[in-house]
Parts: sequence; structure tokens; C-alpha cells
Amino acid sequence: MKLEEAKQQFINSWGAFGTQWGINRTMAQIHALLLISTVPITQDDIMEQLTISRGNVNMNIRDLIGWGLVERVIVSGERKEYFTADKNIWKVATQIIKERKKRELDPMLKLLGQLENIEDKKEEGAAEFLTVVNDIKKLGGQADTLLDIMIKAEENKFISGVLKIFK
Amino acid sequence: MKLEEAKQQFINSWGAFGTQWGINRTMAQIHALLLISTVPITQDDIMEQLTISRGNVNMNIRDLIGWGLVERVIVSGERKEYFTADKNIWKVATQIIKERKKRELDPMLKLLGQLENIEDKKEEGAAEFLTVVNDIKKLGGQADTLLDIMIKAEENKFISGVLKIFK
DNA sequence: ATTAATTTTCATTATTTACTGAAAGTTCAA
DNA sequence: TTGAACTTTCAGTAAATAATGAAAATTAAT
Repeated sequence: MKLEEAKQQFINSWGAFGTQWGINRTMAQIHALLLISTVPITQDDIMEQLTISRGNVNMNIRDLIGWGLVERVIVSGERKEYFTADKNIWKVATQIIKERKKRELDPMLKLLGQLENIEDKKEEGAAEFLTVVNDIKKLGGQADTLLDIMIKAEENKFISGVLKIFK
Repeated sequence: MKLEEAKQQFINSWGAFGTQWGINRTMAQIHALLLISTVPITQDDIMEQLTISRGNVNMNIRDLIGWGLVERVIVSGERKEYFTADKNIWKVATQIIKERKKRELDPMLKLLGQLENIEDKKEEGAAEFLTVVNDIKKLGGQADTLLDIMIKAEENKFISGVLKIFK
């Protein structure tokens, strides 16, 4: 395989994988493109490389910045804005974890907490319902602590630490 | 909050969370409904509870069975098929991990392996590209082992084991 | 074997989600 | 302070995804 071909393949596949994870295809592709760009690039570069519209690039870049995965870069002597993505994959992963935790896990735990406050806990079927809700809450809480540990730990410390016990 | 209200809330929210994770809303709702049903229920029950069509129920139930989250149950003396979901949340979680690993992580690692086989590794920018690809592959590989450990371990063994080192 | 009950399929339709492009907004050099 | 370079917004449109419902297939009781 040629390098250019491999890069294209990487971008496309990254987009496809993104889709499966509930991330929009273009956003994932832009992130992929930035990951394998050795230098910061502009909105026009992205438009050209992925053959998508200016508006599309703009909105998705903003989202990526919102996720903390992409940064604006100022190139002196240049009017245009340039963008880069952090190439440290462990950092990318922890950043994604951090955001998803905030956007999804935390609200879910909050909801489950509310659902436990039903009026008549003696009612037919209430016990079973509460058990399920509480079990999910417990599991979610443990996932939460676990992910916090991952975010704080260094890559090697975390992975090798866990492997140490269980392998 | 009344029990019925809480159940409805649970089903709806579960559907919304599913959407964020790339799982279709209805499938998540059906799973939620089955999770909080104390007894096995039929396709007609699901149609009625969620006010959705027969075809929709049927296809999503089959998907859920394909994910190993739902089972057909035969009720003696009854012509209709009944369905249940495993209520053990840890098992539900490991089952989902197992499936997503198979459907998503494994193919991704395979792809990344292929991308490392580029022809001219001395080419301009090849080194940087290979570094990113290899880093992702390494992280993916570690996630893979980690998830395998989770699948094999008992809930308490796994969580408390990890907490023991890092807390 | 017939038929009534039930499940499955899938072409069509509806809904949701993403993208475009042009207009409005901003920034900054002259 | 004007206007060219550039960025942002968003109404309209396109594409992707999910749901319907009726017909076909299957199942099992008589």
C-alpha cells in the first residue's frame, strides 16, 4: 500500500468507526486528518482534502474544539486560522473519556438517583424495579471511579498496574 | 414520583442514552422494558407498551437476541413466544463489552495492522503516520486485554482489585 | 390437509441527522 | 473607515436511518 492510500484509508475508516460510536462521520474524519497532519492546517485544506463544504468544516471543527481534541494555532504573518490535534493518543483517549463521562455518565447517574425516589415502595413490582435501578447505579458509580483513576493515572502506570493483578 | 411514572421515565431515558451510544432508540427501550418486567412478555405487550409496530418490535427483538441480551422463553400451554432479559447488570455489561469488542475493536486493530504495511517507509511524513497508527494500535491492544480481563473476572474481583492499587 | 394463530420480511414512508452554500458577521490592514 | 480576507450562522436540502403495515412464511392445533 502507498502512503497516500493508507492515509486515505485511515481517514475513511476512522469516520466509519466514529459512526458506530455515535460520533458523526465528518467530525471523526476531520480528527483523523488532523492526527496524521505533520503541520497545522486551515479550514480550506480540510474542505479540499475531504471535499466537504465550508460550513460543515466550521461546525465540526468547533465541536472538536469543544471536545478538547483540536486547537486553534496562530501562524505569525498569516491571516487564516490553523488547526492541530494532540498526537498523544493516551491523552486523546482520556480526553474523550472525560467528556463522555461528563456528558453521559454523570447525567445518567443523576437520573437513576431520581428514579429511586418513588412514592410507594411497597407497591407490587416496586422492589424489582428498585433493584434494577440501584444495580445500574452501582455499576455506573464504579465505572465512574474507574475512569477517574484512568484519567489521573499515566498510561503505563494504569495498564501495567491492572495487568499485574489479573494476568 | 409514582412507580409507573418512574418506569416510563426509565424506558425513555434509556432510549435517549442508547442513541448517544450509537444504539437505536427503540432497541434500547425494548431492553429497558424487559429489564424492569418481572415476568416474560410477548411482542404484543411490547407493541402496546411502547406504541410501536409489530415489524419494529420483531426486528429489534432479533437484534437484542443477536447481542445476547434477550432470550426467547417458552411458556407451556401458550402458543405465543415470550421474551426476557437477564437482570444481572454485570452480566449485561460484560455481554455488551464482549459484542462491541468483536464488532468494533477487533476489526479496528486488524485495519491498523494493515495500514502499517506501507511500501516506502522512508517517504516524507511516513514516520509520523506510522507513529500515530502504531500508538493507536498499542492503546487498542491494551484496551482489548483489559476488557478481556473484565469479561473473565467477577464484578467484585475486578473493581475492588483495581481500586486496591490506585486508591 | 386445513386453517387459524403467530412470526417474519421488506418495499414504502416517515423521521432524524448531517451538509450545503450563500448571506451576515467579524477582523484587520491600509 | 473602507474593503478585502476570513469566519460563522442557519434556512433549505440531501442523505442516512428507523418505522410501518400488509403480505408471505411458518407453526401447530383440529
